[in-house]
Amino acid sequence: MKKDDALAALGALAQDNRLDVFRLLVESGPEGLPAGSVANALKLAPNTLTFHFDRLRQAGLVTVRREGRSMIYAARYETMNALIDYLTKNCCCGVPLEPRGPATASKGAPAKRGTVPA
Amino acid sequence: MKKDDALAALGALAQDNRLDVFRLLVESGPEGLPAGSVANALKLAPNTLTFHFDRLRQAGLVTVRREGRSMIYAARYETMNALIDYLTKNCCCGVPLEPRGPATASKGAPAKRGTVPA
DNA sequence: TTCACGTTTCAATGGTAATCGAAATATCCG
DNA sequence: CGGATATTTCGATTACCATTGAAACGTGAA
Repeated sequence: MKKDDALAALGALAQDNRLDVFRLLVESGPEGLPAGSVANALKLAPNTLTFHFDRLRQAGLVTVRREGRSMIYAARYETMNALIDYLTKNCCCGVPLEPRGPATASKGAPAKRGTVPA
Repeated sequence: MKKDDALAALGALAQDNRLDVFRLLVESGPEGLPAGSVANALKLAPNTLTFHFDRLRQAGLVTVRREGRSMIYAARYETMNALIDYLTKNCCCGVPLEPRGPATASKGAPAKRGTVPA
């Protein structure tokens, strides 16, 4: 996962209602849920929900398929796992990975993996 | 970690410059970096950087201490680990596409996240 | 004290996000 | 076809976000 993808996923999850939506979809399993069920469960206006679904979909966190008159949204675990992987590798425990330009800032010994300062 | 804390951390990381700042601090280890070094490394105006530091600090992702006339910012690995833990437990099925049954990711049983599909 | 340096605060700006009401689209059923 | 259901699109509104320039603050040195 690249940085832009991680940013998109982070941004998509960094919102109260969207995090609720995604968690509900995760709980509901790969089969997903119709938009109406999500709207009902979370008490969200249908148009507002469409807005949030759109953002989740653009971030690759959900998929959608039509089933009759319903739109079935389902969580995409693969993207979530990729995000967690990205955060673990790049933002966690001081593990330097890929260089980000002329970083003149790194001095001294980098933190050891697994050690969490108080 | 509670949902509001996760939202704060997600929101703090869901921004290009802030993600760079945090990654730089993570790489720099527990000792941290003076604000000026970060500003110089990432080519950010000092007041803009203060704004981003503030958001990272409110999310509990960085700490700050004074050292002479410099403010030293350091990553707080503990919060990052808590965020990853939250995402793993609440938003991640871990083992997608099981033969049958809904997700077991709501609460209680922590999902294993060892193998990440591409 | 006076000055320079590093950082923060303040006020203002343009841009985008989240939500709402109303209308439109798509599907199924009679 | 015409009506009912499910969801999306459109337009407008309100609020927050990221950035900027100028000024203020805190600290160390002369």
